[in-house]
Amino acid sequence: MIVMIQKPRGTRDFFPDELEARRDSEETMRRAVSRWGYREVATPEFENLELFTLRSGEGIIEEMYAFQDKGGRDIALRPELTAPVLRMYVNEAKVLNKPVRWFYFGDCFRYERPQKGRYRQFWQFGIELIGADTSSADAEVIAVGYDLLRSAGVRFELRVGHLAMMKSLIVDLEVDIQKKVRGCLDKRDYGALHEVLPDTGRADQLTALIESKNLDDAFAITGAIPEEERIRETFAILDAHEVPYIQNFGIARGLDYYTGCVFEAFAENLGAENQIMGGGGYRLAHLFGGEDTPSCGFAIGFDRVMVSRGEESPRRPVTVAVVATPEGRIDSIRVASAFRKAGVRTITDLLGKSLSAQLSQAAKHADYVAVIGKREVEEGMITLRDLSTGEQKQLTIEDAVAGVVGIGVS
RNA sequence: GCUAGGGUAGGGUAGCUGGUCAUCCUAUAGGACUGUGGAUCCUUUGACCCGGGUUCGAGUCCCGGCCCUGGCCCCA
Repeated sequence: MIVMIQKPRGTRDFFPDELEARRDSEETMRRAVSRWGYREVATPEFENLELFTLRSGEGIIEEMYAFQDKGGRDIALRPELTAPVLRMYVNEAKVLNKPVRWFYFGDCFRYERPQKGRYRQFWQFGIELIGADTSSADAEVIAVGYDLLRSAGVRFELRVGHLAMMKSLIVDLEVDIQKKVRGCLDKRDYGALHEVLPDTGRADQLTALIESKNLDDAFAITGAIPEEERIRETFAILDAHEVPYIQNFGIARGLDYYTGCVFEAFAENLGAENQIMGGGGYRLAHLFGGEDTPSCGFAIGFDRVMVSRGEESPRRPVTVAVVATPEGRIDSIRVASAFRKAGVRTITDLLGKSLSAQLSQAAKHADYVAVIGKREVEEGMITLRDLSTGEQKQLTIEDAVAGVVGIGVS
């Protein structure tokens, strides 16, 4: 027996029902960011490997689809889209009027162990706001993220923080200790924190900072820091945007290039992989040969959005099945064309089935049936049956089309 | 990379204390009902993930692999 070829690990096929639901969500999200003036860009599916190692270090090669092409170039399927978009900006868009508001939607590839909400090919939807280094910019990006997730129908919790708060308490420590401390705080693992940080007083200070519920409490712990005004403004503008969020100065994000505000969103009904959005302010452009340009952005895990939304049967567009007896076959082509010209999804029998068999098929796929048989041909009419009510009428083609379109619109 | 559970027709399942043509639902294809039909009836198609081992005999037990679903790690 021949072994059937299977799809590669961590990839998925999408049937029409699921794909239509995904397209619905995509369009909803595109419309949401458009309302904020963000415009879509697209970059290659693969890039020079160096683009990603410059950003994230050599270690990530292990988690990428990296290979040499036939010309011996080191290539990687893109594992994320922030670096490609910033590369695009540096290559071709430095002279654009600032700020630049871009969004992207595309598939990415990571060689990781698949689990719920984590695949080897997955889709990210994100925005990058380039060239605006203000509290208004930070707040706008967060507000767009909130708007986007909410319009997509996700239930989630938004957490907002700023790296300067934690940094001010650990800046004098050795770099690798800092990294461990940030890891502990990100996970709120205070037990591990005390192991990493023998200085109990400082560990308690950090714990209090993470647990603080308002800015006054937080600044009471850190004391005056240069970023205080920026942080207070950002939170105030967020309030003005009416974005509900939870203050969390423990958010560390994985990477060092984040510079200021950081935020994450967690979906309520996902499993271990429940982070649905992550982002913050960063500086990347200079790594790719551009000027040091402050940017802020986020990425949303689109597949997790779909999981979080759960089962929603997408509404099928109104569908007409044209069925015909042999005498009506030729006329039925003209009838089908008339419906299609009016924008109605119309299907016809291709297999030469009997009338009753055609009607059985129609009942599975359509909302209306247009019958064209000997009688209809002779009278120049068609019989239109509404499958939801069982009612049917003898109509001219024009009236039948108008009836379906009219009902379809309402 | 670590770990738990699991893979039986296209989908969903029974069998799993080794032993008749592997169960049922659905789906598919064909037919009956020959212009109001989504029904019903008859028939058809179609599966034990792959490889090895134990055994007279393996869907069933053992080992390895592949894949799936969770949980760690990681998460750009």
